[in-house]
Parts: sequence; C-alpha cells; structure tokens
Amino acid sequence: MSAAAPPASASEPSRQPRAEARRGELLSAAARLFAERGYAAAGMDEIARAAGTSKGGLYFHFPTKQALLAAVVGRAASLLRERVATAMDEAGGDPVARSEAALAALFRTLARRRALGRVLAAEAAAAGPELRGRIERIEDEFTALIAAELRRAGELGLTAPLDPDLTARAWFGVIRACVAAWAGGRIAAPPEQLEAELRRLLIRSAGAVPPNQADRGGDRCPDRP
Amino acid sequence: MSAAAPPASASEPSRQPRAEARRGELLSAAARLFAERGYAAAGMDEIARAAGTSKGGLYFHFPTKQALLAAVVGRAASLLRERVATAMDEAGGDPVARSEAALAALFRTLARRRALGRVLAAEAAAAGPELRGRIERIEDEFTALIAAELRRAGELGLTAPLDPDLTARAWFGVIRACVAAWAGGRIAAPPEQLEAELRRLLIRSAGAVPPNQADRGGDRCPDRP
DNA sequence: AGCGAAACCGACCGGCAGGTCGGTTTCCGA
DNA sequence: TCGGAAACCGACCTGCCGGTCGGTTTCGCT
Repeated sequence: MSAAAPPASASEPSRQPRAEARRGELLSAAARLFAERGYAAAGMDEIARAAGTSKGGLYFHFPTKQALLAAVVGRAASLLRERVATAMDEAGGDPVARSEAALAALFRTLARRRALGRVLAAEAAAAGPELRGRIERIEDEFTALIAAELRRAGELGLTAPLDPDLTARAWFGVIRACVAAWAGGRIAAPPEQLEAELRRLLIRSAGAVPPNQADRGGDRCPDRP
Repeated sequence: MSAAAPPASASEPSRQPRAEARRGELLSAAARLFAERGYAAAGMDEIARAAGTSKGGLYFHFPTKQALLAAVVGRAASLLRERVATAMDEAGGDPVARSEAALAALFRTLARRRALGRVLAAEAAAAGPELRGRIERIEDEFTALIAAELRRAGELGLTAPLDPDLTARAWFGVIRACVAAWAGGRIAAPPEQLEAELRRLLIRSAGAVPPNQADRGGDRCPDRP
C-alpha cells in the first residue's frame, strides 16, 4: 500500500478505484442477503450472484465469509459514526440537544436501511465470538458518546438524577427495538411521527428540560399541558 | 393429548413422564449450547452429548434441528408468560403497578437465565423466517400486555399523553438491551440495583405517578428531591 | 498494438453436520 | 417370566457450501 498508490486524482477510474467500487457493491449485496436470509443461510455463491459477479470474483475481494461479514459490519459502523458525529456537531453545545440529535441520527440511519440494523443486531452474533465482540464494541462506542452528553447534562442540572451509562444503554435499546418493529411492519406510524414520539419519550425518561426551553430554568415537568 | 393420558399420579415415573423429563433435559442442554455457540455452530451430536445422550436419542424426541430450536423458544415463552402473569396478578389493580411488575418479572427471568435471552434475542433470528416470525409474535404478545395497562393508565390520567404501543415496545427494548449488556459483563451494577434504576427510568419515561403515590393525586414530578 | 497485471470466472474438491436406520437395551403390564 | 413397545444408540449416508485453482478477460500504460 506504499509504492503503487496513484496521485489519487478523483476523476481517474483507474485500477484501485474500480476495485473499490465493486467492493462496495459486493458489500451492499452481502448486507442485504445477510439481513434477509441470515448469515448461515446466505451462501457465498448466492451473494456473488446477487451482486452480478461470481464466487471467484467475490473471493478475490474477501478472503473468507467471516471477513465479508466483518467488512459489512465495519462499513455500517463507519456510516453510523459519520452520521452521528455530523448530527451532534450541528446540534451545537447543549448536551440535551446533542443527545437528541445523536439518537435521531441513529434512528434515521437505521430506519432508512433496515438491512444494516438487522445485521448489526442479530446476524453478526451468529458468526462467532470475535464478531460478536466487535459489535459490542461498536455499541459501547455509541453508548459512551451519549452517556458523556448525559453526564454533562446532569452536571448542569438539566436532567433528573440518573445513571448516564445505563440511560444511554436503555436509549440505544429503544432505538433498536423500535426500528426493528417498524421495519418489520409491526408499527404502522410513518417514521417522522415515530421519531417525534420517541424523542419525547426519551427526553421524558431522563426528566430532561427540552433544549428549546432550557433557558427557562429549572422547570422539570415539560409534559404537563 | 386426549386418550393416552395416564391417571397422572405424580409419583409414577412410567413411560410418558420419563420421556417428558428427558425432553426437558434435552431442551436445557440445547438452550445452553445455542446460546453459547450459536444456532449454526451448535451441532446436534454436541447437544446430545452435552445432555448425556446420543444423536439417535435426541432425534427420537425432536424430528429436526429447527423443531428443537422451536421447542426451546416455546418453552422459554411459556416460562416468561407464567412469570409475568403471576407478577401482574400479585400487583393488584393499579395499571402502573401492574406494568412495573410485568417489566420486573421480565427483567428478572431474563437476567437469571441469560441463555434464554440470547436465544430469544439473536439465535432464533438466524434460523429461518418462520422462527423469526414466532419470536416476533411472542414479543408482540408481551408488548400488547403492557400496552393495555399503559392505555388504562393513560385513561385514568396517571401518565403523560403517550402512544401505549410504542411505549410498551420501547420498554421491551430497554429490558432486552440492558439484560444483554449486563449478562455480557458490560454493566457492573448488581441486578437489584439495575432493576431499581430501570424501574425509575421507565416510569419517568411515561410521565407516570408511581403507584404508591397515586392517591396523592396529580403530582407528576416524583423525582424532584 | 501489445504487454503485464489486476480482476474475474466457474468447475471442482473435501469436510462437515443434519438426518437415517437397523439393532439393542430398558421398562412396564400381565 | 415373558412379550412387546418405548427409548436409546451410534455407525453410516448424503447433500450442501465454503474455499481453491487454473484459466480467461479486461484494463491501463507505453
């Protein structure tokens, strides 16, 4: 990865970029099939076919099936990371607002691409302990991100007394469960409405002052009409 | 289950009861191995060995591997059903108390036998669509149970305005996520403390009056010191 | 054009695990 | 004691799927 690197001019679809693009297609197809039929049930041949290539072509890019799954997971994690970071950046400095933004970004990203959620939530666990460990690490990462905001919010007196880590974990669980139920058609509401409802629920669970009312001070009962 | 039933004297380990007992052992071993190594990775021979029997003996009781998993899931569901029903019964008539009790029973049962949770949460999804459907049905069942209480509580003015179904779903997700994290050693707190913290969190998320304060009337801010 | 490497193909292999089956043991009722 | 059925055993079979490999096409570069 040292000598052969071209000048990286973006408009030149030479060797490396082309491979990269194919790699992406393969990952998409793999994610879809892993989600639809499960890790074990999705065959390498099937995945290759679905991506418009062959088994050999697939094995040219990924040395093993586990590596393929790991790549799928890694890419999903990167996407989530990026979306969440952007959303938190745009939310400004208020920790409650930042938490809300992070959760919303998580929700939207997972809701938009249900395959991603399924793979992260279930399939990866069935592929051996090391993958399971990686998934847990990713979950811990986002949990810690939110917990940090919650801790700050608590110190500022913006929430009820609570355990930030546990609360963050709980929130993550809520997002996952609701996205899963919604993706499975077991919640009829449109995603925007769902998101709004969830936002209220989560904020309430922290006993938090909604960010747009924070300047009003200590009123802790925002939900009373 | 109609003609062949013996007089059911509990002290007679004749044919049927003996088989039933072995069946139970097989189910336990299967649950443990499915949880530990995953559905795909756990072999029938291995399961049989772990239960102190042989492959043939195992196949005498269960026609196929999927059937075995289905039985494991079914038994887990029965256990949960029973525990939750009992807890709700004992909680009396107050819908908030009943919800709390149901959640607590869910939490305790899942926390006590982590294998059960893993199988329900992850492994079953990897074993084909029909099993996945059954799991979803079970989840829906408990969700509906809690949603009904929440709806009643809402009508009685004991909660903030909320969507009962969504809230119940969210609660279920919280339980699952926290039990999973705790079972994985990623939450250090002892289960009792965890349970208490979760209880507070969930009640707060509904904007509910804690049941022991319900008679005091409309005060909706229980967490204020 | 033509060369070399990257990218791709698909027939084939080998092991593994789910499922089978004939035989054996265990147990109960008469 | 004995007959027969339920319960159990484990060697064997078989299809499937992850992985391999020699060959072929595509592409960039000069």
